Amino acid sequence: MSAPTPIPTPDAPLPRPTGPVTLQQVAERAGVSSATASRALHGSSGTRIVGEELRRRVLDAARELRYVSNAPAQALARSTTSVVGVVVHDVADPYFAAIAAGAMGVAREHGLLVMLAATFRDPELELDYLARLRAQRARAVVLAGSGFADREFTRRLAAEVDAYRADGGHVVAVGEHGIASDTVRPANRSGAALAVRHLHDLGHRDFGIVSGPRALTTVRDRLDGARRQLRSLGVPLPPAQVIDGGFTREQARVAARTLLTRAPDLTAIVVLNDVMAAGVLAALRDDLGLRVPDQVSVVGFDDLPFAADLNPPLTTVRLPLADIGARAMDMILTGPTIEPRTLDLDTELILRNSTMPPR
Amino acid sequence: MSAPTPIPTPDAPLPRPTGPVTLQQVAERAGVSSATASRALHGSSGTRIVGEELRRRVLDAARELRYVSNAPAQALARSTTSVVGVVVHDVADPYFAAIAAGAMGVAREHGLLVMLAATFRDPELELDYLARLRAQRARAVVLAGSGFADREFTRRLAAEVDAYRADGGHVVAVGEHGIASDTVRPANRSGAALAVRHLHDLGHRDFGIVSGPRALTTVRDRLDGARRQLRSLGVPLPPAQVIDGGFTREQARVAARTLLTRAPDLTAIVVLNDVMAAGVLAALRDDLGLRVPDQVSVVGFDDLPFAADLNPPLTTVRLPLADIGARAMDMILTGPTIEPRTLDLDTELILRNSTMPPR
DNA sequence: CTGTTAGCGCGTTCAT
DNA sequence: ATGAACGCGCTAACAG
Repeated sequence: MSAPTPIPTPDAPLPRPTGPVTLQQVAERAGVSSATASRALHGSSGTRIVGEELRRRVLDAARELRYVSNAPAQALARSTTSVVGVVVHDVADPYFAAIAAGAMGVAREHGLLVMLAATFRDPELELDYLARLRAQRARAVVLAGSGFADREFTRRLAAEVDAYRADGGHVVAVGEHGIASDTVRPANRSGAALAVRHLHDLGHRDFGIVSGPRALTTVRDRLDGARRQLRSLGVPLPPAQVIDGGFTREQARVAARTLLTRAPDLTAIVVLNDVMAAGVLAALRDDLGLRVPDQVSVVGFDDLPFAADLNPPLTTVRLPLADIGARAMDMILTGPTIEPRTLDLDTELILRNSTMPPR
Repeated sequence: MSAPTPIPTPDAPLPRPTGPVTLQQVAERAGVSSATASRALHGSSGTRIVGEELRRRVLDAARELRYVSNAPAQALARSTTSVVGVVVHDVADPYFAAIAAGAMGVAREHGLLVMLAATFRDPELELDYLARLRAQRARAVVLAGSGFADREFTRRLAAEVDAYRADGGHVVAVGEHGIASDTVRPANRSGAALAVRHLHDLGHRDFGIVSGPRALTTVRDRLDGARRQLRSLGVPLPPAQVIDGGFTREQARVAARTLLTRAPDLTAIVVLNDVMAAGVLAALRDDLGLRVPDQVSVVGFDDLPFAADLNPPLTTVRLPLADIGARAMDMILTGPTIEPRTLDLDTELILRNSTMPPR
């Protein structure tokens, strides 16, 4: 600043090797103060308090310079950002892809940028990302992955969430996470019950369940829903007929083989998600030579886009995935309320061709 | 600051209503200057120049206060961030979900946060997001959506990319975008040729193609690859036998019906992606009552996870989707080079059960 | 309506 | 090895 600035050519062409264009440069080019430039570009608070003429000059200068504001600087000054975080287990999983898509749709309607974090089911990573999102001053975060049924982890999660809240952050959870927060709650229990009831109505009395890691609250809820319904129907469910399918197609395929080996008389299988159902169908059809639904009926969960294309088309419990994401984002936008809100999203049984009465 | 501060209790407990904890507060609690606190927490440049004792005190204070640095402030001071952008057409599309997952995997290995933007195939939105990512000072962005074959758009894209580069940004493209940049190039042309050759080897001579919006370079390349191969094989392809399937399952289903109406003698169909192939299979099987592969052979493209579960299992051209994303992110990490680099990723024909010799 | 002046929280010289 | 002081780019008071 003390060095004599080179004589500025009036109406100098675009500055060159200066790195990112700053508001200051836009202001100079427009011949106004940076404050005015700022106001012209962002309308400050309330009314548009910049004169028509100056306003135009600023806008022109900004366009000519291809100016975009420095978001970090803006965030620092305003102490707020327009980014939200969405944390999922795995984007490649259609279940999360659908939720994320729903969330991103409304995010963009409101000019929000989303940071997507995938934990690959590692609780440690979830905590980690939450902290980083807090560091980023993300306005809010959607915890879209399943919760973990683990005391110690839940305690740490709550602590991190509290810290985030103390900083003005807002978190909305999808499903049970053991923390008090706005939450969008898919009807996992009643959905599973729906599946069981359908099969029971068809006449099935010998059930198998392909489950997932018990540590996930989603699994726990669905399993619990199925169990309760079975019990209230007076149908026994031997422990050997509940098997962990690992929440992946391949593991579920193996699990299904094991299940059928242990209980060859099974006539109905409830699979706790569609991804695994694909594996189960493959096992039944290609590994075991069992016809579905003639010999074994199968019901899935989620109604992922490919469910209708499976062989046979899968009867499954539909979850409004995109809605879950969208509603979660809505809750973010309507800001944190005094009391945590809960939105229950219902399931629907989609009848296709993987179920029929037992022989 | 002029008001007499309340007598501070020595070793005061955690400060309460102060909003986010600042480095300054950590420093005070540790009894050091903010400079030292900063160095202790980030090892500054070069050697770790903080004394063991002070270092410990700072780290303890930070932990007790649950301090996380203010990323925007850090970004402003360092004028660099650890966020990268990934722009796709639609996360719910398994093709993009897979690419994004691949990219996110390596991003996290390197401590990068990713901002995911979905354009829903709106070129305008692509430009928009690019500018916003530039504003965010994202280190780099992966343009993962297909390019658009449109002169005017390409010009504007190039301008935006140039501006981003001038700001120190780095862009890597997946596929052809008409801009000079590092690019990961899936073998769309030769992949489509592979599909055609396979069908031709089987004895097919009457082809149909379910294509997509011509404006997408991905479509253009795949279509071109198929056409060339057909031509070099001396097999005619009447214009009526190339139909736009809109890149969605439902539109493709409709398109397939139309196609078969126009050309009932078709024995082989090349579908330019697996999502559409699912629709084509449904049309053939459920709407038209045609058996695949007995009456009509079908080859898809991408080898999405569900391809093996379709009815019948889909023979398709595999693209290493996760790799595409991962390698793109790698290119970001190895920084921009003098000359733009190009990485060609090859396809592979995956034989399943949707093809056989014509009757 | 517009310009001036202070920070926002952090990294980074430059002294010490 | 540590601290003081300045600046990153922008918004928000506060004057005119």
